[in-house]
Formats: sequence, C-alpha cells, structure tokens
Amino acid sequence: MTEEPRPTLEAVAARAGVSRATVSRVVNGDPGVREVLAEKVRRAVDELGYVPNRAARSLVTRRHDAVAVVIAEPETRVFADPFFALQLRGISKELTAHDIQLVLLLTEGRDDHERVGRYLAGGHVDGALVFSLHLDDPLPGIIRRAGLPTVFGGRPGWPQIEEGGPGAPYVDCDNRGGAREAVRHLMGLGRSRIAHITGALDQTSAVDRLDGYRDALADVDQGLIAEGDFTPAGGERAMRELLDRAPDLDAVFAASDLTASGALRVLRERGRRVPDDVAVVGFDDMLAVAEQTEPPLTTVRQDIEEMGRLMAGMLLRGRGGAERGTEPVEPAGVVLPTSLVRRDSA
Amino acid sequence: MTEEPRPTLEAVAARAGVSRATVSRVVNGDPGVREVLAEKVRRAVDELGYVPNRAARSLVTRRHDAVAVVIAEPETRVFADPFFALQLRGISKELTAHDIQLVLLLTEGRDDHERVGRYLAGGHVDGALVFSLHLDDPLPGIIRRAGLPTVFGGRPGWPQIEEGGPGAPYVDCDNRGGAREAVRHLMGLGRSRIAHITGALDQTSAVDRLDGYRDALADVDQGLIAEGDFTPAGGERAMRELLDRAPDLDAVFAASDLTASGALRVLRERGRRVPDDVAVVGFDDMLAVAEQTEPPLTTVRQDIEEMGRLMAGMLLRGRGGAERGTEPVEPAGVVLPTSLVRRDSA
DNA sequence: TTGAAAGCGCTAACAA
DNA sequence: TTGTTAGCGCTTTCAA
Repeated sequence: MTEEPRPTLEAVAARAGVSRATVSRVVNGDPGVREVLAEKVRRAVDELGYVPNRAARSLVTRRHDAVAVVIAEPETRVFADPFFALQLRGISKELTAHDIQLVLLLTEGRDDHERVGRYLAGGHVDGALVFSLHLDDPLPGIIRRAGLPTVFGGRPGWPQIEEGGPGAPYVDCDNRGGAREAVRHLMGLGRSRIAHITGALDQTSAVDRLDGYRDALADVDQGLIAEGDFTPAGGERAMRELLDRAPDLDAVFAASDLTASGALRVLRERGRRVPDDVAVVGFDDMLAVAEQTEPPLTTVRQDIEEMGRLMAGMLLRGRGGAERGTEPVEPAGVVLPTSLVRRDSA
Repeated sequence: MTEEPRPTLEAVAARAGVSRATVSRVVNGDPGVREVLAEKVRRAVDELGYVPNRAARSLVTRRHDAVAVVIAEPETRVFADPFFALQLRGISKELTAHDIQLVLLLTEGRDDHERVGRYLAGGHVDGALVFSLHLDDPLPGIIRRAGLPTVFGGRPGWPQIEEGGPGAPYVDCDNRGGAREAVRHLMGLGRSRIAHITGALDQTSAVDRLDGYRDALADVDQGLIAEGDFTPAGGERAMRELLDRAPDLDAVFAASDLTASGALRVLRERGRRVPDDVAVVGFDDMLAVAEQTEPPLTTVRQDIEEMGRLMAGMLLRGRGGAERGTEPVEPAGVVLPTSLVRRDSA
C-alpha cells in the first residue's frame, strides 16, 4: 500500500495563498468568502486533488455523515429474497444524493444484537435505519435506548403510542388496505369461499394482511384461514390443509407471492384449475416469482425501493426518533399505498 | 438528539488514576501493562461505558477499520436476485469477526462511477470488495488507480497477467468446471443433442460457462448454442430459437436457474416432457427458483456466501491489490468448487 | 471578509 | 512499566 500522503487543508491554503480557515469555508460552502478568493481556492483544490479528511472533520463537528442500516436476523430464506436488495437500493440512492455513507450491519442472534447496540450507541453514525422482522426482537429496544435518530422499516411490533409521546417513525406499505383490495377483487370475481394463507404471524406485515382479509369479509369462516410463513413450503402445507378442511373453497389470498407459488403447486397437484376452479392472489409483486408462476400471479404490488428512499429521507430530514427541541407533529408512520396487479391467476 | 457527552480516554484515565497512554494501551490490548492497572482501567471503562472515538483514532492511525463493498450497476433484474444478499452476508460475517465496518456503495451509471472512485481514492476505507458485472465496466480501472487494496467478486474481465505482475485478486466459483460437469451429467444420461443457453456474454461467468460446455463436447454444433442473458425471458426466447433450429435436441444446459425456468416454460408450452424428452440442467442452485420450477431443477451449486466470506478474508489478510513490500506469491484468483445437485429435471 | 489559534479524542514516540 | 508530549487534519470562535 503506497502511502502517498494526500494533500491537506494546509497544502491547499498554501497553494491558494490564503489561510486554512478560508479554505475550510470554501470547501464547506460558507458564503462569506470573496469570489476571487473562493475561485483561487477551488482551483487549488482541483489541482491538488484535495479530498477532506472525514475523520478530522468528524472529530470536531461530531457528525459523521454516515447512517447505519441494520438488518436483523437475515435468515437465509428471508434475506435471500429481493426485498432487502430493493430497499437498500432506495436507501442508497437517497443517501448518496446527500453524500451520506451507508454502513451495513447484518445481525443474526443475540451476540450480534449486543454488538450492534454498542456500535450504534458508540456514536459512530448519525442515525439508523432498522429492519426488524420479528415482534419479539430485542434489537429495536436496544436501539431506542441508544438514543440515535432512527427510522424503522415496516411497522414496529410494539404499541405506537407510549406515554403520550409519538411512536417510533417507520415506513411501511399499506398491508391492510392491500389485503382488503385483494379480497375485494376476488369477491368481485364472484368468489364466495375465499381462503387466506397467512404469513409468519410474528411479523406485523402478516398480522396486518390478515386484518385486511378480515376487513373485507362480512363474517369470516375460521376454517378458511391457514397459517403460513411466507415461504413456498409453508404455502404448500397451508394449501393442503385448506383443501382438506374446506374442499369447496373457490379462491385463495396468499400473504406473499412465494406463499402463493407453493399454493399453486398444490392446487395443480390436486387437479384444481387456476383461476377457473380456484382464483389466487398473492402479495408483494416480486417479479421473479409472480411472473414465473403457472399461471402468472395476480398480486398486490408494493413499491419497495420507494420505501427505502423514504426511510432515508425521513431520517435525513430529522424525522428520526431522537428529536431535538421541537416535538414532531407528523404521524410517526408513513404508509405507502399498494396496487393490485392483474395477471392470470385471478 | 440529546448530546450527552460520551466519556473520553481522559475521563477513563482520571477515574482509573492512570495516564491516558495507559488507558489507550489497555483498550488496544497492548500487553505491556501491569495486570493490576489493566484491571483498574477495565473497570473504569465499564463503569463509564467508554467507547473509543473512531474518528480520533483514525486521525492518528490512518486506518479506518472499514471496508467498502462496491456493487456496480445493480440493475433491478440482476441486483434483485439473492446473489448479492448472500454474498453480503458472507462478507459481513467475516468483517464483523474482525470488527471492521462495511460501507456499502451501490452504483448505477457513469456519474456514480466517478463518485465511487473519488470516495475510494479519498482514503476513507482500508480496502474494497468490488462486484463489477460487465466486461467493459470502467469502475475496476478507476478503483485500481485509486491504489486501494481490492478483491474482486467474480473473475475480472481484463487479462490477468500484466507486465509480469500478478493479476487482480478475485474470488469466483469454478464456472467452467461446473458447466463441464453439468454437460457430462447430461451425457451420462445418454443425451447426445445437448444445447446450451448462454448467460449475458459480457460477463465472465457466462463466457466461462460456455467454455465449460464446449470443453465437455467433442465437437460442438453451433446450432445448439443460443444466447441468453441470465433472465427467464431470455431463457424463453433462446429456448424457442433452439427448438426451431434444432427440434431434435434432447437436453439443455442453461447458464442460470432463472434461464432454465424460462426454458422449462417454453418446453412445457411446446409439449416436450422434462426430463423424458428433454433433460434440463441449470446453474446457481438458487433455491427460490430451483426448488420451485416444474419439475424441480437439477443444477450446479455454488456456495455464494462462502465466496463473500473468502473475499473479505483475502482483503483482511492483506491479499488485496496494492501490496506493501513482499510480492504476493499466491495465485491472484481463488476459485471455489461447484457441485451438481440432482433434482428431477435431469 | 479574513486570519490566528485553540482544540476535537486519540496514538505513538520518547523520557523517566 | 508508565507518563509526558506532540501532533493527526479539520472547524470554529475570536480578533483584526
């Protein structure tokens, strides 16, 4: 590693024939510098290829221009789906536009939680974007205690209103509304025995989608609800269960596209035609899945990348948890709309 | 943001009744400190909840304990597959074990290249792990010029041996060997008209898999090769082409599982039974795809997470590009073995 | 509008 | 073995 000493403020100042302070002002866009000098400085910066030393800057400003993205418990099956990739893209775009660095923290298991907690509390980043999948995850608590501005991805599992204060800021899609729309679509198709395969019910998204399903139905036949876990295998299992329990069902709303893909396989295996005998609607609009199933899947789309962008935006605009001074007026959560994408399965 | 001033070395030193230097030594594991004092210091650290200020440390050590992960051109279709998620997991695990931070840099388009180049050259990280998908990507060049230790994910597209020096370090799976094994497996099944749907040929992985296909065959019928692009749609297109051009084919080796899934759909549509009429082998062993196709896909597995871990390991062990002093003796690239996973399609 | 100077919290000689 | 001290490169009062 050839250690070519990179130019410092000092060097730029010397070259431009001004003081370090002036260079600093120009570099940081302080308007109180005569244009003649500013120009000189800019030229010197260019010629020398000067890049500010972030460490030195942080040391005095106590800012880091970096935020942590914490993805908790990325079990293979969950993490490996395109969800986080897209969300990361959205986040990255927004952060990049503001010249903020993205520090990625992946955790699995208790030890990691502690490590992450220490890191976040350690004051190395200016804020955090947190994805916590499970209701009983201790990480959100740890993070809140760290007193760092934070925005959550997905509605957090704990009660939003605490001690009169605002809840934790989060971004989510309208799981409940989307589910409602899916079921209503099936009803519009004339289906009357509409089953639901849930997601993993220790995640708010699954709970909300189940609630949406219930919303849409006048009265719900419990026998038409089977528990899944967002995976194809879970979808298969639940579909078999449903078919045994309620052979007369004529539609299925699955909590995810992956779930639906499993359900479709079982339906095919059992000789039910889709959508003729049984109409199927998924959730997510994961293209790699929804477009590839047999038949292609009608599903509820959520704009995942946009959710990421929004999370980052909220954090940067100071909507992160630990506010300073003025109490936040806006609601804690931002919920993005979903839309139904019609393909062939319903 | 309540700015509770976090304790400094100074504070710990005062509390422990020693000098800052001693505290620093203890914190950094310098053995030359009497156990009595060390213990006192450790207690003070605990009581105060002291966490070293990384900025201050970097400023003097000129190290950052941070590594950049650069993912170039994450077009939706490519980035959204589980590949990077898994690789990131592997990388994250290795870095975490060494208490190194992961700074994620996603790029799309020229402007970003420049920005990334500037960031890497700016000396904010100690090294970089780079995923560049396309042969003509300018990013690798930019990065090498930045003079930062770097390990590439996937065999880089430029010639490995330059001016007698070692090539750029990289980690890849044995694309060529895996392809060879896939084709030989098909031959072992008695197939004689084995077609190949390539990946995007501006990526080395696709080129290497094509070479492997050619290796296995005594003489290759060009009519049995169709160009794909790693997507299902590409697989469909290529499969149609092949079926028209060589209706007598009895096997297909697809450059990826996604490609294979498209091919399977066309085969079904054309009434060819798999594997009876046409045997199909994919590449990647992406579970979400390979286990879900109809029939489940026989494919070549690569251990993606392990590749990530290895990349990080190489970088940390100083095998990154810009060496200091001793010339690296090991070969530039590390190639991980693949293995054939048999399911039902071949 | 500009410059001089005082640190930010830490490590690393060097002395003791 | 421990302490003293001199910066690392930057921002930010404060004076000029």
